[in-house]
Amino acid sequence: MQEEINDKLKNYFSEGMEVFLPHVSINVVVFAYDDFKLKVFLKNIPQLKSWLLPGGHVRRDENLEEAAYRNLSLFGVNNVFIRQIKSFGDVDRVSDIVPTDYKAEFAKSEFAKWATQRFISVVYYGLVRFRDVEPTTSDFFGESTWMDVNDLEPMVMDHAEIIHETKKLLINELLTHPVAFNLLPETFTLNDFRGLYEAILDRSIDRGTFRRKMLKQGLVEKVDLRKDVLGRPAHLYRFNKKVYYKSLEQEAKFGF
Amino acid sequence: MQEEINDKLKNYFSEGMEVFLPHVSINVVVFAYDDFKLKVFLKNIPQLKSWLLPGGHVRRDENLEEAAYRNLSLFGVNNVFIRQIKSFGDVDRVSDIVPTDYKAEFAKSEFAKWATQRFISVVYYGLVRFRDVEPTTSDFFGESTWMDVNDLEPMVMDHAEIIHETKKLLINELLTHPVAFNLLPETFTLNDFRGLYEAILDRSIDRGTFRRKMLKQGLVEKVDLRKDVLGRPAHLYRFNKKVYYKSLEQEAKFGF
DNA sequence: TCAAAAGTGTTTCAGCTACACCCATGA
DNA sequence: TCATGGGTGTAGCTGAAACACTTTTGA
Repeated sequence: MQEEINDKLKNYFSEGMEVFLPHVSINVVVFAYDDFKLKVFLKNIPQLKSWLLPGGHVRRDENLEEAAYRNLSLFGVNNVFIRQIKSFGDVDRVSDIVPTDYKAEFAKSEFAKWATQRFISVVYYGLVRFRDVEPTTSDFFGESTWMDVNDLEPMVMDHAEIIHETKKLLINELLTHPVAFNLLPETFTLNDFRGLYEAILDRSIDRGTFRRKMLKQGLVEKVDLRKDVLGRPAHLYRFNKKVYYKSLEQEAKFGF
Repeated sequence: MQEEINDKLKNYFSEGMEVFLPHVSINVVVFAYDDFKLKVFLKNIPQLKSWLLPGGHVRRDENLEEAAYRNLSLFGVNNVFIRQIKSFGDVDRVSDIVPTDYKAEFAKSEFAKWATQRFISVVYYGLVRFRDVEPTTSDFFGESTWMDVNDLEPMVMDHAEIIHETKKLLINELLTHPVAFNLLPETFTLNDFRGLYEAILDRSIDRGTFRRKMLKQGLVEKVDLRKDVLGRPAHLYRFNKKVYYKSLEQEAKFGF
């Protein structure tokens, strides 16, 4: 069992040294929205207690963005909207990445050296619909899970810092570009939408004000179906792609 | 002469393969403001007709930001405010970087291969005071110059695209954080300041509105000296560092 | 008919815009 | 005293915030 995992890792890395660029990796901070909370997608590797961001190496023949998509799909994350944030490359950021149990055997091997050398990680943020991702567990890739962004368990290396910085940048993104719709299902009520913003900004937003603002933008259009829950049923809306793409290009307003 | 340059390059690269990380480079898009125009600092390398961004490789023992500062100072750019933007790493972005005249001799050498392999460039923007930088010419590093950002000569590789994208990001920066003061001399009039914003945003801004907004922020404080030019002399102002650092941390406002 | 949640109307306030007017200086 | 630019006052518009009010449904 342990043998088998070791073999898999050995293959991965020995092949990796040919196929992948050294010193360069990608990571994606994948966000989703569920139960009025903002979640991050995390994984671990077997034998390693703390958590890490999904990501991996970059093939010599693929672009950075392609590497991000490819690695995410390994963890069952598809249909994801990604945007590059920045890169993290301090000299000493690779430290505890090799699981303790492996160290004894692997410490002297070529691929352990390769994997623990200095890496510049190009970081993306990702937005997915919560229901589109099913966290899984595998011998090789370990366990994956959603975690509340405000309540993270211990993270490997500088990943906690990366999440923290990325969240700050995401907030700015959401305030200037209406990328939020990548976090919502196909159709949604305006209250769902508002709840998302409240979760991200961590404050309440007036119902009427939010409603009027969104409708005025034309960003959202009525589908005219209704929900079957308690109280007066809400209209369902979906995003207007055209208005969305247009507003993606707009620059910020003047006013510090 | 040509021999000498070749030797220098040869040393640079042969040492470089030991000292520098492969596949990772940094570039900085350095902006300055002069004559009501936004300028970019560019260089060429001898024998190469088109222009490129200042930058270079990353030492194995230095952080990315340190590499940016070190490389800039090689070109006489000091006292510069920098911030990381993002990274550019498409597979085919390194293409025409080796000067044609060198190709014949160097094509088969180790360091030519090293230098023309795929590089992920971590890009920063930089802001300096125009008067603080004196473009120079040297045999090894070539010629450097300021160029109007709206009127660029042909650039090497993807550098034109990098400048273009960086400028867009810079505009957003300037609209949300008052980093502009890094482009102005120690003291300045409010009209200088306004001119800077007009140059960057490429539109006119009402004098009164701009004035009131800046003064209200408390970002700027009167030094009470005066200019000796035609017409009524203006007050000179300088930045209030405290208010500046505070506003750097603020997040954007709600309102798409 | 009542509770629950959706949706609307309206007042208030702050801030930006535009533009006119006044002020200080040197020639 | 006039040209040149610095500095101020203000009316009007826009849009956010707050909160009360109305509507629609299921039980």
